[in-house]
Amino acid sequence: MAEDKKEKNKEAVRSFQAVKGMHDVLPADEPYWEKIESVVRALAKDYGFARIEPPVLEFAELYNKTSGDTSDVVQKEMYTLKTKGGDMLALRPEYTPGIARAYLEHGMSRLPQPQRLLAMGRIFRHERPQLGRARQFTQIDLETLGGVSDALYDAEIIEVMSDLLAGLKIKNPTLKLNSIGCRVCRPLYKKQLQAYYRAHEKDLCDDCRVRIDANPLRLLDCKEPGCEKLKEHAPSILDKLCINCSNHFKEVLEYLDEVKIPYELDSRLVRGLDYYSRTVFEFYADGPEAQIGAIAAGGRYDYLMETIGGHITPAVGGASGVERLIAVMRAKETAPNGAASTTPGSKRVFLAHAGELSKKRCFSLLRELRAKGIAVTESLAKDSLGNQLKVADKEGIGIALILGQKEIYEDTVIVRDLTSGIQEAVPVDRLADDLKRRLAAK
RNA sequence: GUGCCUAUAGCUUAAUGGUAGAGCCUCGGAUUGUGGCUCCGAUGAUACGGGUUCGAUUCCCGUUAGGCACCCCA
Repeated sequence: MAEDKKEKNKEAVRSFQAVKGMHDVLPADEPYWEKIESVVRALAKDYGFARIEPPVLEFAELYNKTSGDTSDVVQKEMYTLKTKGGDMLALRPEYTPGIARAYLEHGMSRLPQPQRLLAMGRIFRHERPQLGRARQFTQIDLETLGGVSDALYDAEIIEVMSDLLAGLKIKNPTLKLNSIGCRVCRPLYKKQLQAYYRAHEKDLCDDCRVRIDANPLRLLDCKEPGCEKLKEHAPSILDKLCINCSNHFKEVLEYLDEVKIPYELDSRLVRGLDYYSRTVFEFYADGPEAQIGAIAAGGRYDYLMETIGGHITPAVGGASGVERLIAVMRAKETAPNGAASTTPGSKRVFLAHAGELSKKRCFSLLRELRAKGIAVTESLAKDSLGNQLKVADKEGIGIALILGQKEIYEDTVIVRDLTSGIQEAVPVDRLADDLKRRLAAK
């Protein structure tokens, strides 16, 4: 019988495992989330990014049209579902198209331009989980939409991302920068690149032979020794930019110099989404944590609105992965202060009863103290006073209150300083003020 | 999506083709109104399914999950 029950429990636990790549955010992670949220909120306020939160589900077609029919994110990694009404929907694999859609749908082009928007929420990609890579994850997304295609805004997005990392004490990140040109210069460059690689096709790896036609820009990203060698003499996009793109990129660099943000030019940097034009960037953590992958990335996408029925609308954006930021913070031990609980133990008091008869009065006293703004916890379900105080000690609480029959008759409460071990009886009507004074001193 | 590696209690781990051992944590106790230290006790594990075997946690296969390298990406 007992055996059967055990088996049943096992069975139940097994069937309710978390879905692959979907992770619980546990109380122990909370300080990191709180820290990130507060830094993001402060930056949004300082730079004037307003919060927008588009839905998690959109028509799948929105992403096909924008992120791209050739991108892995859409082709291989998007969660799609068919509704009972027959609509094809997708769990958002990124923020940008949804925000662009909202911008058009709500006529935000009639508001002062550009619109600076901020979103923070869950993103879904069906890929093989790894460290810093899950199927559900969280992005902080910044978008500057509308106005003119001014390099100032490219630099600003990069600047905010840089501030975000600095605010989280992620020091010396590497910023990689590139420009992938526009409709005018990119096709020309692609042709030159293809021509160059066709001439050396026999020295390429199998993947790269496919890439020549499928995604020539990716040829520059291959790590096979043979292909690596060919890269050295491959034409660089930075030499092939048209005059407008070249000037735009130069200005981005000048703005970054102006605010002293260091960067590395990387003419091999190509982004996996179809809609990018001109500036693209990626931030990597310093040291071994670079393996976690880009911790923030983005670029300009002046043509995106046009593909979903709007006019050409200059826009630039960037996103950062919250779980990756946390992974880096953990690895670098830049842990935020404070324990798992919202209020650290030193700022809380603990109420213990001395004997069953005072439990009920304790329950109402908790309420009275909380109403006066005092954070108070308890372990009233335990019967012995010793065990209750043991809990207080484990939670790192500095002040314990003890209430027994004697105190109820006298209308007092024992206030015990758990650090010094000194205690005194305080009249109930003076209790809240007394505690506030003690807590302020902690 | 491809390849490789891993899987023992909530955590860290030991061991073995013959009944799985510890530390930490949790819970309880050491004159029932006083915590931290100490002592005692309790709970709790071979991820799941199949095969080989008299016998498998150990060997083999599959599944699941995690990690790594690709692909790609935040």
